Amino acid sequence: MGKVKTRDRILDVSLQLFNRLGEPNVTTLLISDELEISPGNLYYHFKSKSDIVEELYGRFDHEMNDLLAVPEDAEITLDQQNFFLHLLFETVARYRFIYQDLVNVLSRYDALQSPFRRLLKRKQKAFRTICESFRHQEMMQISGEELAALCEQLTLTACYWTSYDSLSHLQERDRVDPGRGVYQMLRLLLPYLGEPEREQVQLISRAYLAD
Amino acid sequence: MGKVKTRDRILDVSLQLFNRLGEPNVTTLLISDELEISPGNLYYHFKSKSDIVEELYGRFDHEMNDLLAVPEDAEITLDQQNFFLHLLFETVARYRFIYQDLVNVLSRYDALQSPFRRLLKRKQKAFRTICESFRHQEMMQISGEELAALCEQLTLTACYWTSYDSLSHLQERDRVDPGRGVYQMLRLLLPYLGEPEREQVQLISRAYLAD
DNA sequence: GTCTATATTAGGATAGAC
DNA sequence: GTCTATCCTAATATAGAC
Repeated sequence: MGKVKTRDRILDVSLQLFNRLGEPNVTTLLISDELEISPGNLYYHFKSKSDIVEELYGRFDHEMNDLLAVPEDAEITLDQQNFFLHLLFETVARYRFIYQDLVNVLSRYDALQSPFRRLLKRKQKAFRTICESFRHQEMMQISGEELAALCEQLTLTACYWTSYDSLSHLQERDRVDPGRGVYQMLRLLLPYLGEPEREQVQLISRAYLAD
Repeated sequence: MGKVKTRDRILDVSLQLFNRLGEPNVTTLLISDELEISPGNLYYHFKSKSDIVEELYGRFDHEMNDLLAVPEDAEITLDQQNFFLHLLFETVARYRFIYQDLVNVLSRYDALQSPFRRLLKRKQKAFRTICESFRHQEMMQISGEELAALCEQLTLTACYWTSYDSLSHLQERDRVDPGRGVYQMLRLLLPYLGEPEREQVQLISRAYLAD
């Protein structure tokens, strides 16, 4: 019933435009045009463009940190991990503007630098925790050396897959399918899984390819 | 003896600045300042900033295409592949500004769009050729499904590793060590190699970690 | 080939009326 | 809260002298 507040509409539309066109290509004028409000009005709600970017980043950071709260000593199941990966890629896709022009965004919005690095470390840590849980449950055979490289690879893929994938599938730029990213992640784990789990993950991963 | 032409100095310095600061953050004024020439002089040699970017991209494209001319039906040795990877990462690092803000660079310099996509396809094809050669020589056991995912992963890593790595090691941003990238690529191949080769690649890869 | 000075524009942001 | 009008600045690019 209650109509959406202008402030929130600004954030929503900005996010869509940032993702579709790249943040540096989106001017405050374009945002207000798209909303059919005046630029002055936009500046009534946000004192600068960086305020919009930083608030959007804040939401991303918050969602990701919730997601990455992986319990340290839990026995993580394959299904849980799957669900986790799905949410992860869905979230990254929804805020993909951050990764699409990462160096530029981080350099122009100084305030994002350290939160971003902290998040990266947390992501890496989450993957390590998951793999170690698998190892502990004897679902995974992996040496320390292999584990380190695998976690780097998982983190790299979590960050950049969405951008990479949209290079090939540039049609319909608004909807991004997280499935292909999850598939790629499962493929990375596969060689280190024990026999029964390998079969299971292979089946799950194929289902992701289907859509 | 003959002193370096201004035109070439402009290209060299632009490349350094683009890599260090990100292309969008480098103005024509900054380039001319760094060279201690006037902005007017810069515009005598290049009619626009995009001319500089496009000529640099042209060089990158040329070098990469030379590198990717992998013979179709050759028996590729591990050493050859190693050398190839090393050159690949060295070249990408030297032109890393392209990947650091990929969406922005491709959208602002339209002329780069299709060459870039063509190059991406060629890269992917080169990895496929190499892996198939390994398979043919029975150095590698891999299914079609695994091969497809592996080549995607190799291509992704070839594109983004350098950017990813510089997020962790932001110190001394001018020299980028290609070794860690090569290491990561070898780690991706490792699970699919046969027993004798696996041992060999493991040794090679460890040597890369050392420096 | 190189300079200085300047034109042109575009984007971020503010002032003040309604 | 929203508008119109306008300012400010920084970046690309040009003109014309040397």
